[in-house]
Amino acid sequence: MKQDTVEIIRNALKGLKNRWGTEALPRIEVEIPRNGSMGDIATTVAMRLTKSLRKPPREIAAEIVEKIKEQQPDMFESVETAGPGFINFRFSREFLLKSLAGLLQKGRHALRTDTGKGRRIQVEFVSANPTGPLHVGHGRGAAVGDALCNILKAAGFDVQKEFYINDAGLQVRLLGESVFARYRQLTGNNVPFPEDGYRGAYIESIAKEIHDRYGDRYREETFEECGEFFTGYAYRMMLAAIEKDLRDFGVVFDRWQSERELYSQGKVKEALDELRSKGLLYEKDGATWFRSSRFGDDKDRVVIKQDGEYTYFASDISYHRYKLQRGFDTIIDIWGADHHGYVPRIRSVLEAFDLPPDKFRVILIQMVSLLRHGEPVQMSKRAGEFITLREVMDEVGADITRFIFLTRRADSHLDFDIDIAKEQSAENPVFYVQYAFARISSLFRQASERGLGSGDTETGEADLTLLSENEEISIIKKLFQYIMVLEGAAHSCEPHRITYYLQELAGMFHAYYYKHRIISGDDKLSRARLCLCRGVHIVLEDGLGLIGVSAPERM
RNA sequence: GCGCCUGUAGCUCAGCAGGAUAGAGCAACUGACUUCUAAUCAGUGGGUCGGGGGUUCGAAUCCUCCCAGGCGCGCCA
Repeated sequence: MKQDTVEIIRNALKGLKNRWGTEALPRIEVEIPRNGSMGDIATTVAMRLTKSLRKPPREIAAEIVEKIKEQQPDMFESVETAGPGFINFRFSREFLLKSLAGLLQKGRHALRTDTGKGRRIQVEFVSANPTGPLHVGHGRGAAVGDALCNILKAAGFDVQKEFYINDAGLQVRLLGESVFARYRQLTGNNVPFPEDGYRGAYIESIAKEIHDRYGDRYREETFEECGEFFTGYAYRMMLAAIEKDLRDFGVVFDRWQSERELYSQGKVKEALDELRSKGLLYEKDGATWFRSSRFGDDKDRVVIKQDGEYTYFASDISYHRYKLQRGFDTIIDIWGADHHGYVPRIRSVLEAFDLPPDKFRVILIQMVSLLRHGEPVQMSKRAGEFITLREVMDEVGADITRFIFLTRRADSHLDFDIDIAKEQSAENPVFYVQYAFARISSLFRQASERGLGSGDTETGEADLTLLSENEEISIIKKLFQYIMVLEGAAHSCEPHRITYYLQELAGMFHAYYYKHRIISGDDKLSRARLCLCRGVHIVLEDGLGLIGVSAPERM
């Protein structure tokens, strides 16, 4: 619908090119007017041309309108200039009804777009340290990342979802040490608990599991002797727990990349060698530095420390180089907002490896504050006291949690009130949308009992021209805005736009349902209206699918 | 000190890639259930878009300065 409109405008502009004597045509942008009475879709192209043509925008708009009318597009009922130089289009009823019929025939396939053109995108998200359970912040990252990937796929991109496992550093060793210390307590042969060790209860349960299985076998050994066992055991358990939490949250990754593997496969050394050959590494004060300042970073960064150890940044360099080697056109990293200082650094790396700057995007996820009865829940990571994603999921449910995570832009703070989330009330927008879907499902059940079909064109054989109420036409228009919203969400990497759209569509449906009877004594009209309901049903289901929320048949 | 993010209705937030008269939900108030699911609907009030300057045909949106809040500024991970 958008594409068709743009095409018609482009044709008109081409037709006017000679008269205007211009070479390049401007980008044709269409938008949905704020006020529906202005039109269904509008373009500002005339105003954009005013500078190069040195003519008043209204005059240009009038010329374009005239040219468009020469094409006699049956899509539109009217095309007119308005305001400072807008061109407003109003879709014809025939076109809208034909589009609805198309949607019913093709189903969700009609809702795909190909702005991605199969380009390959890699999205890395969550990437939590495997040293403890996922917390709510990770959950938000997971919800945003997963929804974004669904959206990008629906927009025609070839997407890979990846989780990067920081399994090489000190943190994982510290996890092993913490478990070891707890284990020793169980054997009655205490060792000091590591400073900065992990103190959560999950550490104790891992220690207990080891003790249950192996008894006092490691009672007398030092951590140097059996640390590998403890670290490996604890790490595998944590990773398995993380994977399970994510799966239960509805998030499944295509690939898990281990940091340690980057080392063992020599990729870190390779990456640094390449930088060195490009003259981007140098030695100073006994350390090796990367010239990130050459690419806009504040200062150069150390990659190999004085003691000969690699920094965390070194493996990150190799990781991002490896992403590029795997042939992705675009790299998207989703991080907690507290890591924003890292952006220029990684950007430098990708530029050093010749990725154009616009092919790398970072989405920063702002903090989630958990509330209960409006009061903040105290959390202390050091003491291991924090609410996990698992707890929230178990208490309020995955659907609600995911939806709420997507009711805000990723980069704005989110207050998550557990009590309000649990309440099945009007305060809870999830139900509002799901209820619209369930309501329609219920209509279909009743319709089929009465032999009316359920709005499928095959069984319905409905006469769509019976759809003549204002609300009906408005809903049809809204259905076809879905694709524009999808494209916008993909372009801007903002999944929350889908969430807002769904609330609007659900709202329009609820109002329509209340005002007009769907299944009435008039079978023909009932069939037509069921078709409209089917359209809404399809779009709601698709949109909920994108944000990873279920579409229940009953509530 | 430097950098990034945020500041829009009483509250929580949208506002799409500069566009037309700045929106929604909640709260408040007034109404609607013998009805296809009231987890719903109709209506009312509510704004100096943090502030100043600039760019332009046009700014909540872009630039700049200031104010307020948050987060970062390691040879930690």
